[in-house]
Parts: sequence; C-alpha cells; structure tokens
Amino acid sequence: MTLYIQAIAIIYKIMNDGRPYSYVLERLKTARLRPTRQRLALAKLLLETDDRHVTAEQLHCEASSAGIKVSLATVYNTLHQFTKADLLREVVVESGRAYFDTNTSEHHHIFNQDTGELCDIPDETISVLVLPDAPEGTKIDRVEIIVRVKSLR
Amino acid sequence: MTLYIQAIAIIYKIMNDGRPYSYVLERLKTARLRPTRQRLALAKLLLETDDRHVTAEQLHCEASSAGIKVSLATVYNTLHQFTKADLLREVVVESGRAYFDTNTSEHHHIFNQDTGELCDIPDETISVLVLPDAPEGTKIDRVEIIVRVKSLR
DNA sequence: TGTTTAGTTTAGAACGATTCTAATTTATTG
DNA sequence: CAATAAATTAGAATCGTTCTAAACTAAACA
Ligand SMILES: [Mn+2]
Ligand SMILES: [Mn+2]
Ligand SMILES: [Zn+2]
Ligand SMILES: [Zn+2]
Repeated sequence: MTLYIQAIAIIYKIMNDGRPYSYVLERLKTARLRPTRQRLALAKLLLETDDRHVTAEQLHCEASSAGIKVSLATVYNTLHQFTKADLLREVVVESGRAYFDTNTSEHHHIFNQDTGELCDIPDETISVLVLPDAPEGTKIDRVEIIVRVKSLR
Repeated sequence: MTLYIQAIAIIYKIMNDGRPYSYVLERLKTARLRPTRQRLALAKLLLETDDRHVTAEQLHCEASSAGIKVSLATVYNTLHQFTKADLLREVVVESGRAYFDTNTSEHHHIFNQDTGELCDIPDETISVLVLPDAPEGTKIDRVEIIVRVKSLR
C-alpha cells in the first residue's frame, strides 16, 4: 500500500516533468484542501516521499531555504490539516516536540535519542506477539512500537 | 523484580508503622540524595507504589493538597533526579507533557487518548516478536510499546 | 468578467510546560 | 558550633505550539 503510493508519486514525477504540481494538486483536491501557493509548496516537500519525519520547525526552515515564503503558523496549520486528511500522521517520541510522518501506513519506528533522528522499521522486521484486551469501555486505536537507540561511544 | 520491590515496600510499611519514613529514607540514601523535607515527602508519594504514572503538575497538586509545601521547580528537580537514579522512569505518550513512572522495570503501556490515563500492561500479555538490528553505530537502549485506546462512544 | 463569500495566511500575542537564575535556606562535615 | 556544599525557591526566561483578528486570496455566483 505504501509502496503503491510511492510508485504513484514516482510515476507522476516522471510523467509530469513540465507540470510538476499535478500530483500534489490531485492529492490536495482529494483532501478538499484549496491548492494555495503555501499548501502546494509544502505538499510538494512532504507528499512526494513516504519516508520523511519532520518537525514543524524543520519544515519551516526547509521551505524558507527553498525560497518559499510561508509563516510558521501556516506550517503548523498545514501539518495539522494534512494529518486530519490522512496525508500525514503524528509520531510522539519526545515530550515537547511533535514529529510528522509522511508514511501513513501502519509501521513502527527507530528513534535515535542522541541525534533526534527518527526512521521507519520495515514491517517484516518487527511485530507484536500478544495483545492485551482493551480496558472496559475502550477500544484499541493503534499499537506503536518505538525502538530507542543510542549512538555508540 | 518489580514484584520484589513492591513486596519490600509493603514489608517496610508493615514493619515501620511508627517510623513511616525509613523505607524511602533508605532508598534516598542508596541513591545518594540528601533526605530533605521535600524529597522525603515526594519520595513517600512516589516510591511506595510501583504503579503510578504522574505528571509534574499532578504531583505538585497532590503534594499541596497533602499539606506539603514544595515548589514546582523542586518537583521538576526531584522527578529528574529520581529518574537519573533509576527510582523512576519517563514515559513519552503525548508531546507537550511528560509522565513519570514509578515502575522502573521493563514493561509497556496502555494510554487512553481521551482521558490521558496511562497504565501498565502486565508482562505476560504483550511482547515483541522480532527486533530489527540497530542501525550502524547505534545500540538499542529500550523497546517501548504503547497501546493507544479511545473511550467508546 | 466583476462581486460576493468563504476559506487562508499572517504577525504577533498568548499559552502551557519546562528550565534557568541567583538569592536564600538547609544538610552535612569537621 | 562553624564552614562548606547542596537544595530550595520565586520569578524570569525559554521553547514549542496555539490563538487572534486583520489582510489576503481562491472559489462561487451574478
Ligand atoms: Mn496536535
Ligand atoms: Mn527531561
Ligand atoms: Zn514513519
Ligand atoms: Zn508504567
């Protein structure tokens, strides 16, 4: 499923050399989000890979360096709108800083506590053996595994 | 191991009816932390159960209601000192709020995203099947599973 | 096409959790 | 009992994030 989305992204990129926005345009349309200059630019940075884990601050810097004029407030708005529309998901690994994940499929993470680097674990290499029952009056929404690593030395 | 610590705590409580501080005193001593009035009081709230998950704010309120005069800064200092000394551990489930866990043994959590309630999963009812290799130059520090639940309706 | 409307962006203020500062108090050592 | 080192504290500062309300822009409509 993830591979499928990535493949589509690549095909679009190849097909639309001269109209590089049509892929993200399509995805914004589907999500019923107006394709404003800012959203298009951020979508282009975010939606053409499914292997990115960014903070708002990082994305804002990246946009700025790429010459995109966008406020930090809009970056936050956009990240939340994209998350709501299932174009992104949020990953909690540090208190006090939110990461947004361009991979919306079910998967787990390795987090380097020294560098702050967050990356995906290939599905095949991890899984949960037994699951507890959800407490009375609740239902399981999602199960998250975080492998916390430290840099050697 | 956890049961052992809990058993010791209970035994101390039974043995020391008239001198209710000796258990936590002992633990502070072992951790080389001076038994100040504030630390003793907080230790008493925290170290006599291994099944509590509190935020700094919560603990500060609880202390205040119990008539313990302690500043929020000291609550933060103490929580971090206890964590460093392995009397507590930190659990990250929400960005923007840190939880401290009186159970320092390896275990996993159920987090109710609607109520903010955090509780332990009994060891037997969950486990990780396969583990990925740590990336080059890193080593695994800990593996965390968080079962996120929602309240029904 | 304009014109209207609703949605979007933005600067800057506000916020909540946490950390820091530097002065005061307290515990320990000799 | 000093003298010393460590701990506490109020309040300021910081940091990530959210809010506000005014200006702007895309879409719908005349
Ligand atoms: Mn959020
Ligand atoms: Mn911390
Ligand atoms: Zn991911
Ligand atoms: Zn726990």
